[in-house]
Amino acid sequence: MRIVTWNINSVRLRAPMVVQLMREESPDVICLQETKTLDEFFPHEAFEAEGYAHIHINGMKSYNGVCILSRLPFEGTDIHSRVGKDDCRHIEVSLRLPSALQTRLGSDTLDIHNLYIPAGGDEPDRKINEKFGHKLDFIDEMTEFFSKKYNKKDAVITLGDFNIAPREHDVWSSKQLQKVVSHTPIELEHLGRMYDSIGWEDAIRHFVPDEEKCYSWWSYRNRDFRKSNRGRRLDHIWVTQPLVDNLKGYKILDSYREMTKPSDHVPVMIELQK
DNA sequence: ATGGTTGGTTACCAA
Repeated sequence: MRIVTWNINSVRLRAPMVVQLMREESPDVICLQETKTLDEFFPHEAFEAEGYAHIHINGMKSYNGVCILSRLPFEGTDIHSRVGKDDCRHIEVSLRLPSALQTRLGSDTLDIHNLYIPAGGDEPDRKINEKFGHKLDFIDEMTEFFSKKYNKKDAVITLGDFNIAPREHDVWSSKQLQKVVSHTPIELEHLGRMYDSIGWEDAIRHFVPDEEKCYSWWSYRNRDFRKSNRGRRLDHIWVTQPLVDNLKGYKILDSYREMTKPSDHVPVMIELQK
């Protein structure tokens, strides 16, 4: 069972790339962020034609927007307001699992939370930058949400564009990014509390050693992202402990960054034993 | 220190 997260940076512009991903990797579930469109303009026909009949979307004009495209039916769906805003950053689905996975997990369903955590602006100080405060508050609200809703034996995945590269080798230079929003100690502290809330496991670092550089995003402001390779790992897939033993593999599809008119983020995928 | 690029708008904002 394959599950993908991808900040698509306009789903209307890049729907053909999503279709390509469907054909090349055959994921069961694709979670997108920054769809940047109202639901009425969402290109669902293109995805339904590829066999993704189950689509949960929450979009707005111009900004943010998240969706979940699935070959497996949903048992339930939800849309969450965060920090008192209806700004389309958190949706949830509950999937009915293949029967073998049901047996191993002791659960009929799997909950998936798709997040687009606020980027947080440029200045890492909430006293002078509201956006940074919004980011920290969003993360704190997620920590409380997960702690209240779940316990450590539930089968849950949270994924998305977290806009934070938490580990030393999730950025090209930890030293040079100490004061750059996405890698500041204060953000790492808040995200660390979310990580501890229900004992999450970082499914990518489960496979990639901590001392190995690992990125999912490269700025548009570099002439040649391969040559400069100043990347950051902003996109994450976290799983609860019951799922850890069922992790089969992962892929970071960095070739999608080389396409014509790419997103600045690439798809990140995990595979669970069916 | 500064600027570099992109997408959605339709004048700049957010990333």
